[in-house]
Amino acid sequence: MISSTNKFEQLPKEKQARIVDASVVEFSERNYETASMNKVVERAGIAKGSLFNYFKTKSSLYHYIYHLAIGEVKAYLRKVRDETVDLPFEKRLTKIVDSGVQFITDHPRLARIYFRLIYSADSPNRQKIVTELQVLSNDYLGEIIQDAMDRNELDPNLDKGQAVFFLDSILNRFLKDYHEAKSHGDVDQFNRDEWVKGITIFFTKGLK
Amino acid sequence: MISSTNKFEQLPKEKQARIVDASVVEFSERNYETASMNKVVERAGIAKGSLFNYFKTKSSLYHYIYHLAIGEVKAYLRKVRDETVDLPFEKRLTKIVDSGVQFITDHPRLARIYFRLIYSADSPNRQKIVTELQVLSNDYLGEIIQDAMDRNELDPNLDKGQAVFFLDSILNRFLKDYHEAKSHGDVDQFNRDEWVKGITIFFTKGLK
DNA sequence: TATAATAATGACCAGGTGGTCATATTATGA
DNA sequence: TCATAATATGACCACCTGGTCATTATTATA
Repeated sequence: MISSTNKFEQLPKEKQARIVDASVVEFSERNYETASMNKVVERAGIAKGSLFNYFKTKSSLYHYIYHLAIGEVKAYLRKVRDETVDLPFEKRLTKIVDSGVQFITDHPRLARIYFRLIYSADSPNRQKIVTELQVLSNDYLGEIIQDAMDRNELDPNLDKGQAVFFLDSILNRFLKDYHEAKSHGDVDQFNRDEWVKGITIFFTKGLK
Repeated sequence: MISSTNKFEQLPKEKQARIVDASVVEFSERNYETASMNKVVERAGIAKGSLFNYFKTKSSLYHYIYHLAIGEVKAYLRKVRDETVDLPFEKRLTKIVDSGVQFITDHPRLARIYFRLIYSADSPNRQKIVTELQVLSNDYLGEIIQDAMDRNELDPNLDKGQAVFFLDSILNRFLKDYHEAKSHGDVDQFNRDEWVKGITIFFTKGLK
């Protein structure tokens, strides 16, 4: 079966990039329903008919773009997971938070799309996507926590599901607030190192 | 100065209620930008011109409605705070979570408006509102935590700001997930008592 | 170069939006 | 009862939306 992005992927890379960039800007600045295809074509410098030739619907363009964002997030997570397998839980957690901060710095717009997806309720297929991300997060943090339990760095009798939930809540909230502060220019209200330290201490002392 | 809701408040209570109900439904089901004034008047059974006579703009109607939601939330929080001043931190926390769950059960639509406000980025004056709520939460949870520190139930050397942040993150996330699960009908995935217990244990053992 | 195939274009469509305002209805008071 | 003031009404406005498609421009083939 031919995907709706097939025609798009035949395009010259430069044109693809223009369209992706324009879409990322639009979907990061407005939510799904208010994001405008007219604005996308305007910014990308192509005709409206062309865009609807590459992507049959607004929904399919959005699908393509948020997959891109999630893919990028996943890459960061995988990288930091693999680079820290041998570190103790505390150090590992620090690196994970750092990596999140780094992602936000490197890809603020993708981060915004990601947070929109998680926290707002208006994207198409929202429930399916959120469930997917939940599973991803569970697997990812679950692995980190399991490792720590195996090494007796965390109480081996922990309710792993709950521990993952707590960790996920705090990490996501911290990164979201950090992202928001950063995009409003007052990033200094977060002394990053202090917070990273605080989070790790909270969890190590807290669950031990 | 005469507020834009002045004319509205002169109306017969019954008519006010119809308009408030219709607005609450609309703003709970759609986000600010996609909520429709046409739908509101239709549901309330009044003419469009009338609604714009009572509220000069969509934004001022929204303002009125979310203040209502926040007011209700505050009332619940105040109540549980005052009723639990003498209880130990653990019991107190349990009651707070319970009260949140109760609010969601009693006012699911107001809860939705509240969560929309916190988690989505598209309401007018969003930044101001969110800052206000942040302050509210800081005062509220800050007081609870300070009490516990004073009684040596929590480590008196805690960074209170961080402790509040952690607590706020987890409480909000739990209630949001609970609310979502409930409105999708699969509330049973949350064994409420178990979670309430888990959260309190996590914090008491964690911060002590 | 002539022809066929492919890709790009933007005027156009139906349907929605927040908001307005001349007109119709109702309430008030003498 | 009649005149005046207050309120309710919905047709209407300009503007925007996602999406379409006949026409035009470009490219590939011969």
